[in-house]
Amino acid sequence: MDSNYKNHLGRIIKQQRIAIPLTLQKLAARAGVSASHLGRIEAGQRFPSAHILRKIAKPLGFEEDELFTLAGYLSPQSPIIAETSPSYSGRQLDPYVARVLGQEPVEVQRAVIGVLTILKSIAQSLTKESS
Amino acid sequence: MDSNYKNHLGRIIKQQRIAIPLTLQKLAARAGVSASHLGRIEAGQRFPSAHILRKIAKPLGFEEDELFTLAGYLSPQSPIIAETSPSYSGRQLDPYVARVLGQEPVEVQRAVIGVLTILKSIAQSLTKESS
DNA sequence: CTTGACATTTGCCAAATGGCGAATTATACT
DNA sequence: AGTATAATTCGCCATTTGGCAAATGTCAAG
Repeated sequence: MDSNYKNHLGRIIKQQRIAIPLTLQKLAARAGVSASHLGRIEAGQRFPSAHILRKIAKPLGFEEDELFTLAGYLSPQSPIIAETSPSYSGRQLDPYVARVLGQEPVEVQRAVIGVLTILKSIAQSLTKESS
Repeated sequence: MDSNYKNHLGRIIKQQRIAIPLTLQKLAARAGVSASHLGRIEAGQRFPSAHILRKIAKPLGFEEDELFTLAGYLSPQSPIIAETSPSYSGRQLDPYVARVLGQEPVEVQRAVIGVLTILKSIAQSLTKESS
């Protein structure tokens, strides 16, 4: 049904919920909103109002303003990023990505970028063949 | 009529608008919302959604998060995003990982952590079976 | 296979938001 | 004063949100 074009927020929320891990019901109970509504939000059928967003932020381990930014309610204003090491200017790392990945052990973090590298090389060879 | 109990937000908005000074119509034009709606908001008959709040913030000379806080959507004193908050649950992001990943577009970054999530759930189900 | 205890999704509803256009009110100009 | 013009408020309505309860799905134990 819903091979949703763009549902950033729903996916993010769901991922975060699963990662915790929580069921919809438990999250609903902790946040004080209905599980059915949360389900629809994750599915992209509803868009959470600011009130709902505020309620589910902490149970999901988000800062309120973080979630608001992800929802597009606030514009991403501070250049955030993986500052624990100022030196690496890199472009910009998405704060959400930084946050999720930062919770993993370093080996896992490196493994992840290893996978990324592999995928990129595969993609490259594919475009090569098709030329 | 409008001897409203407490209409914090409406009064603040109106005051700010008058101080600029702007008419409802001009503010409406600049913010891209209807003047009638803004009028009701100032009168406390409607409460602005996050979308509306976001649109009127800058035309009124507010910072977005400032208005959100005034509206009660964000808890006060909430610092903007992660940067300043050292009390981050979990560890920190490996600088190398941050640099490499930071060079990718945000969609790719998110896709990567999506893959991570999938792998984790697979791993979990595997350990479950073998137990 | 069936049962029972969960979780998730769906149907339906009340309440609220927000826009449009008309009515009303305020402001200015002669 | 009277009238033209701009600003605000009101009536109405489409759209959306979010809750409740029932339906459906999932999964382990009997």
